[in-house]
Formats: sequence, structure tokens, C-alpha cells
Amino acid sequence: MHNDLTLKDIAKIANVSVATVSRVLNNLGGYSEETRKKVLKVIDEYGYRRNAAARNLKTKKSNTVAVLLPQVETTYYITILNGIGDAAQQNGYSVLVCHVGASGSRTKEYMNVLGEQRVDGIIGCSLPPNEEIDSLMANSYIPSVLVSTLSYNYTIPYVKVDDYKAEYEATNYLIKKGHRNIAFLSGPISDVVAGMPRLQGYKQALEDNHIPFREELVAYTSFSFETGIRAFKEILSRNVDFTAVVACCDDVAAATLSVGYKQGLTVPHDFSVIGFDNTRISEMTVPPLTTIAQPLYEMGTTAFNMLLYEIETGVKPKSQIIPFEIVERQSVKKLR
Amino acid sequence: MHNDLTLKDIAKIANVSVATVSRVLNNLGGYSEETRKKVLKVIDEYGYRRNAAARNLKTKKSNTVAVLLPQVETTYYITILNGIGDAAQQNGYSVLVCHVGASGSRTKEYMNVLGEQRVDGIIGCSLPPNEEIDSLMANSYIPSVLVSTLSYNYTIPYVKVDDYKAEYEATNYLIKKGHRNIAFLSGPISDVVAGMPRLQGYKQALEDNHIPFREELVAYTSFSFETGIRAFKEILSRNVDFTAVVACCDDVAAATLSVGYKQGLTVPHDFSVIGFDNTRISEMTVPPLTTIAQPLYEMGTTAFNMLLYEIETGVKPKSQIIPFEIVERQSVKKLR
DNA sequence: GTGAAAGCGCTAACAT
DNA sequence: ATGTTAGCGCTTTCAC
Repeated sequence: MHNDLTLKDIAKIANVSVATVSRVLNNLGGYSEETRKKVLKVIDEYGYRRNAAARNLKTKKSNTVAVLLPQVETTYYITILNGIGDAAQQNGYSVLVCHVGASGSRTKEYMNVLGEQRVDGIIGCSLPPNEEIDSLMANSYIPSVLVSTLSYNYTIPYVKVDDYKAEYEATNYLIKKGHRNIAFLSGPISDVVAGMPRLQGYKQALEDNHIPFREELVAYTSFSFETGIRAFKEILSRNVDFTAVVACCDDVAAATLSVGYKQGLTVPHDFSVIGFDNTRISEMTVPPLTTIAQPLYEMGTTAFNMLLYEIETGVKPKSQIIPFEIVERQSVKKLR
Repeated sequence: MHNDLTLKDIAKIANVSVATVSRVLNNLGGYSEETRKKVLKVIDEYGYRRNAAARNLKTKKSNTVAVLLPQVETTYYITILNGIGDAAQQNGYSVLVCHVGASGSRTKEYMNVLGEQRVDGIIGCSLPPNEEIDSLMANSYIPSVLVSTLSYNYTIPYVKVDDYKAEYEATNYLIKKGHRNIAFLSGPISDVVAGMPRLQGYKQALEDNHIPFREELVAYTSFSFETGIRAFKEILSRNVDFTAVVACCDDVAAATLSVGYKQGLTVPHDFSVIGFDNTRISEMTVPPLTTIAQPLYEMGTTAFNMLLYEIETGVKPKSQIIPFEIVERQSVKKLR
């Protein structure tokens, strides 16, 4: 058992009042150097841990933020989470993680406990665009921000990359390398944040370069390796010519490598691929993937700082579009 | 603003005492069905969220557990975290994540806040074996368990695989496939949980099969892809013959694929590899990796349940050695 | 079956 | 510079 002295105990031992002990503990001033030393000495000798519950109750602040994560296994989320965690720790906040399920189905249950805990803020991390989740967050009266996703129906501030522009640039990059028959492994079109916009970016890049869009060069995935496999096989089965593929994420790009390999197609010799996200996997494949890099860690710290801003000032932060960049590795070949 | 009525408010509106409201809220019985309905109706109509801080203060329970994670980007940790999170949610617990840094250097700071928060328990997740961290946990008087690691100097219960046996079997598997010149990409020998034991398992398997151990066939990594690259290049540079390599983790196994590729060596044609962990990467490489599967998700749920047992009964749970299995994919060739 | 009241350990307003 | 005190919102013992 921990001894668990209270403020009162310390005060008694040090022969001062609880108010004084509280003052020195919180560096509020209004005490002599002498009493400060005395109090600190007692605490040091007898041991003392402040009681967060009592403090929270009184101050109506929990110094805790929650992060809502879909239950998906990619390094994507840990990198963001690392960023959030570091920023939180620097500012004296704790972070509660809530795995709301791949489709966010457990969000409602979690929102209840977050309400009871009086978390100071909520970060929704790359959640699937979903009217219900958004409304739950928006109506919780708890400061909230979104990372790597956004809400169309509610004004929840977000940090994200411009998905449309990113995929436009990815496609354009391939075109500049001499490719014209470019396949696209898309996310779900129903996904208004990373599905549709990226498809649109791809299409627009084609159009701006006077390359006709061809339906048979696109197939759909749900951003997973498995669905990537299926989608790429589908394209291959259509027997259309292509020299490059733009994939909606790194896992899907990796999938093209796998199915390509089984069919005797090697990258970038037989076709080129560009991924999206720059997750750890993109360095680890053979060949390593050229990809659109999202600054995941910074997105995490930025999200936390935006949230902190709202918590402290009460004013909703502005959303931020954060720059992406193309990191060139070895999955794209220049065509002459 | 949320209206935030208190128990007292509800009591007043419902014309009962706070005690009664508290009773119905906690299903304690001792009230008529009629009053129960009345109270619930008021709550439903006016809205009410219980205040966790007040409750925690009174009950001296936070219904929160903390997970200590090294700051490393592998799907390994998310899978365990998913398991912990699900088990926690099912039992009405929240989970706090603490990124203690790759070497655990931030553990001390975190232990302070966890003490103040009065978390009910702590799960140390695959932390580097480290006397200081262990002593911090053991002396915190907070129920603690370890996942995928253990402590030699303190009796903290753990859930893990038998690393020695697992690597013994991995090596043996290769031998049974006809390999005799087997390289080993080890973790640090200073790592007494996943470094030394795995090396020992490898050695013993060799010995039991009358294959002499050769120093020049082993190189050291710190379980990362990057150090895996370096270590495998080192082995290659020694110009010793080998037909297979056992890697201390999947990331290191993936590294052999990458350097092999650059040197024109393909797997499993030119050499075979077996990984460790069965993380997502093992399915995504070309070829996919044969590996030792740790049941990561179950290890997470088990860890939580062990912790819950100690929280509820006050008795330290027994440590558990959880079974691993070899999952065969395509990185190992049978030699005739 | 229901209520009154005492605290849990702290902060902060007020007094001195 | 320091102390007194009234709560924060809840649970729980004890009366009735």
C-alpha cells in the first residue's frame, strides 16, 4: 500500500495550513521562501502524490484528451498517435485512446464515457467520414478536432493534406515520367475525404494532360492490402495496357507488388507504382515505394495544439491544410 | 455549453433525495419500481452525465488503466493495444497511453502522473528490459503486468511467448527443410528477454542437430529494419556460405529481402528466411514471410484480464507463457 | 423504501 | 505571508 498522505496531513506535519501547501504545490506565490522549503521538505520526507480526482472535481478540468481511432492495423495511426502523445505530454495532458471500430460503430459508447470523464478535448483520427460520428462529436460540446479527415456537415476543425491536389500531383508525376496509360486503385467513391477527392485528382491530371480517362483503368479498394490485391487482379484480368498505377495508399501499392510478382511482372520494369502516405511499409518493400508523404507525426502534434488552443481560449481553431511531398524511391521508371 | 445537471438537481426535480437517485443510477436496489421510473424519466428528459471525478474521489477507483509503450513504429504495438482496448472497454475501463520513448526514458515522468491519476493498473507493453523501469513499476504499488517482456529482478506478472523455444523451433524448422548453414540476425545480446534467449534457442537447435555454431554467421540488430539492413550486409560481406537466415523479427526479415534484392539474390531461391512476430508486414513482402506467430491481440486481452484479476482480488496473477506457432508462407525453400 | 448528512482531497475566495 | 472555510458532485452509513 502507498501511504497516500493528503494535503491536510502534509499541512499538519509542516505546521502550516492546507492553503499554503496548495500554494507551494501550484507555485502560486504568496509564501516565504522559508515555508516553501519547509513544505517541500515534509513532502520529500513523508511522500505525497496529489489526487487528480479531487483536483479535477474542483477545477472542472481533467487535463485529459481522448483520441478516437478506427481499429485498423497500419503504422499510419501509431505515427499520428506518437505525435499527439508527445505534444500532450509536453503540455501536461494525458491521452485516452478509444478504438471505435473500423467503421466507428463504437463511437457512441465511447462518447458517453468521455462525457463522464469530462475530457477536455477529443481528436478524431482518420475516422471514416460518417454523419453519425460527426454529429456525435459536434454535439458533445467538447472541443474536437479531426486529423486526416474532415466533416462536411459539421464545422469541426481539421488538419489534413489536400487529397485532391496530392493525387493530382502523383498522377502528374507519372505523366512527367512519360506514362500515359495509368491505372488507378481507388478508395471507395462513397468516401468523400480520401476516396472521391483522390479519384478526382487523378482524373483532372489526366484531363489537363489531354489523356482520356478510361473507366477500365480504375478499380476500387477499401485502402487495405487485401482489397488492393483483389482490385489489382481485377485490372490485370481486364487485359488493358498500362505502364503505371497510382495507388490510394501504401498498403494498396504494396499489393500491386505482390500480385505483380506472382504474375511475373516486376516493378518498375514492367509497371511503375506510386503510393500514398509514406508509412513504414513504403521503405520496406522491394523495390521501396515512391509515394506521397503525409507528415503524420506533425499532423498529430498540430492536431493536439489546435485542440489545446480551443481548450484554452474557447475559440475554434482554423482548419489547416498541411503540405505533402513526393518522396522518390524506386518504384517508378522514367519512360522514354 | 452542456447543461450539466448534478445528482442534486435531478433529485430536486424528481422530488426524491440524492441518495435515491444514486441508488437507481447504480442499480443498488432499495427503491420502488415507481421511483425508479420517475428518476429515469427526469434524467431522460433533462439530461444528466455522471461526474467521474467526483465518483473517483469518493470511491478511490478511476476505472482507468495505463499502457506504457516504447515509441516505435510497428503494427506490433497496435495489435496488442487493440486487444487491451477491447478487453478494457468490455469491462468498463478506459485506457491511457503513455509513450515512454524507445528506451523507456520517459517512464518516470509518466509514473508520476499515473500515480496522481490513481490509475487502477499498468500494462508495460514490450518495454526494453530495464532495471529502472521495472523498479519503477514494482515500487509503484499499482497493480502491473507486462506483455511480451518480463522482469528478472522484480516479480511483475507477464504474458509472453517462450522466446527461446520459439527461435529453437524456427531454426529447427529450417534444419528439417534441409538447411545446415543458417545465419542468425539477432537482437542485442544485452536484451535478456528477446535478444539473448532467441540467440540461445538458435544455438541449441544447431547443437541438437550436430551442426557447429559459427560466429561468423551471426550479426546484431536492434529489431529495426534499418539495423537489419546493416547486419545482413555485414554477413554478406563476410563471404560465408549460408542457405537460410533466421531473423529476430519480421522487420529484420524484410530487410534481408531488400538487401538480397539489391545484390541480385532472391528469396527463397538464393536463400530462405524466417521471421518472428507475424506482424502485418509478413504478409505484404515479396515473397510473404514464413514466420513465428505471436498471438498479439490475445496477448493484449490476456494482459488486461490478468490486470483486472489483480485489481479485483488483490492477488497477483500468475504469469502466462502463451503458445506461438509457425505460419508457413513463401520465404523458405526445402533443400534436397 | 427513503432521506440526511458526512466526507473523499482538493482549490480559491475571503479574512487576517 | 498565511489561515479559514465553503464547496466541487458524488457514495454510503445511519436513521427513520
